[in-house]
Amino acid sequence: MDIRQQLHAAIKRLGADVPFVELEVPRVKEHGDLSTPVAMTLARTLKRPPRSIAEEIARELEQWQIFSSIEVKGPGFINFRFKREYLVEQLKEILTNTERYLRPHMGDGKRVQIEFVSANPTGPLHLGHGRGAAFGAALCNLLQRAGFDVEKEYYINDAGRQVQLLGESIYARYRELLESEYRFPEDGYQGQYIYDIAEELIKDRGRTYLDREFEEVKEEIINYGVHRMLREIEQDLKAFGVTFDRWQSERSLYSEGIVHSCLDELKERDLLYEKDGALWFRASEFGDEKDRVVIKQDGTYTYFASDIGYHWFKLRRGFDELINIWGADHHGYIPRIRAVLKALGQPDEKLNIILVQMVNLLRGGRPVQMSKRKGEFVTLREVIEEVGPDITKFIFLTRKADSHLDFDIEVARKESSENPVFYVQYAYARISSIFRKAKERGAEDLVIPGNLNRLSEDEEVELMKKLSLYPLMFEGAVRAREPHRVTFYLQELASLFHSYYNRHRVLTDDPQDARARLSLCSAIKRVLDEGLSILGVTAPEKM
RNA sequence: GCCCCCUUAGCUCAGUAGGAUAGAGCACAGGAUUCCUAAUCCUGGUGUCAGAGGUUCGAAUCCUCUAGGGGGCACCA
Repeated sequence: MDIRQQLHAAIKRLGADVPFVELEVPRVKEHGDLSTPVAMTLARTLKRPPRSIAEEIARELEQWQIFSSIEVKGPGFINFRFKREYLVEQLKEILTNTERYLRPHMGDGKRVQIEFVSANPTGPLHLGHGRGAAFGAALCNLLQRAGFDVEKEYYINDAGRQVQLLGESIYARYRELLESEYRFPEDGYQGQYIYDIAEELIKDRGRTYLDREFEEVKEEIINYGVHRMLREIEQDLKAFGVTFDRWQSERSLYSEGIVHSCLDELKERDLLYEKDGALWFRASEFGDEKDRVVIKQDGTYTYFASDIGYHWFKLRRGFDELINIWGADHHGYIPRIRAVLKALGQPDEKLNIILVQMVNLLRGGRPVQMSKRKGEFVTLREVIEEVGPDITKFIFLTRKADSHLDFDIEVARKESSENPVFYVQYAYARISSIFRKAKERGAEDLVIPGNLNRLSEDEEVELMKKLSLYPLMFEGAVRAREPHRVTFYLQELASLFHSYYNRHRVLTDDPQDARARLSLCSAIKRVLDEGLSILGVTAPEKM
């Protein structure tokens, strides 16, 4: 938003330096359309009373003709009110330069890698993964629109004990199905899906594994299970509308020598040492609470070793920023991963770890009991099938990532006003319907941007203001990496539209008015469409 | 035991980089449709921002302590 730039310039002319000009929409109408407390921030460094600074800034901006008033109020707020002509100009911009207007460039082509979901290929995705998926995908959409070069990656934990257990579990069920009774591994995966995989295995490979011990065939069975699980995970994500650019296998980090090269480099830099027959990383020198084992006494690698290698590999691929979206239960790993990047000489800001909180699944207000170990859990697929992807995503994105979320299936599936998705989608469908009607009446030419100056009803002015604030909201969401701001904005915009719709007719008898109003609707429609597409939610022409 | 996150209206949550008089939705009550979709709109009222200190021109927001809820501690993954 160039108001910020103008303020920046004005402040510079005062001889002050300011890193960021805060702009906010005042809660109270009397405080104008837009406001900045920047003079108060400057008061400290300039050692001058904030009100006099504010007045000076206000004077600087008066030459710029877009405000109907600039007032200095309270301890030193500068409050702006837009001229209607300016709002009309903005509206015209949305209609003629839609993309440039709605997608302000902030990224400068900076390369960002976003790693998310990354669920172990040992079971189906559950609802918590769905939240991570919805969030990650929305964040990607957001950053892409801001001009970042984004890569979406799924990290596959296909090495180590968990997939070993998957293999053992499948093998056990395989024998059980063919011979009855077979000892099941203690921490094995007990879900029904393991039986399903075992049955497929029987169908595909017959009884060939019966006369061989697990150790002999484990490679094959693990591979079979992992591939099978990954296929399912990918399908579930696709059904949810989430796709990835890359699937990075943990195992290939070893087979391609990435972990080795990385450890070599760390060794050269004296960041590793041997103790008690194990190899340690000096994490404690870089902010972690203690050093961490990389290679165990028995010569095998820890999970942390692959993680180091993975992040090292990401850096080598030349990204400017790495975003890791993790379940909140992983927060304990943050210091050690940060330690790795610090040890490799990377600035702190390069790695951005976003925690997505757990989802509490409810049904009719009562919690649904789940246990991954016992294999009792509600899968993402089940929820998508029962509730639908749009609703599910939208609900996930009505909260910021780092807050607990109650997801009530019963409430979510209701087609009622308890469900905010419909509210926004309905606004879109209503506008679409108006355009259909306009066409029916042979008034297609009405869609040509008409004399927008006719837009002078209170509701129209409010709508234009809201539309003109989209870029400000967008920039905030991008900067904070918070897609949920888009969700809230859309609800507010939809609300203004519904009010407008109920009070005024768009297709009035006066063709000039109708034309102007259709133009306004067209802009609203575009913004709704844009916002919904960031969230990954469809914009229906009809409901 | 140690560490991290959360606590805002009856419920679910926003609160934008410390800013002005604390905001939605739901629920509850009443009303609106000769006309573009009533999945809509309009009118009603709520707060010890968990509690106590502190930082400052100014705190829901930052710091310390306390309470409650969740999560995490490994040569597991």
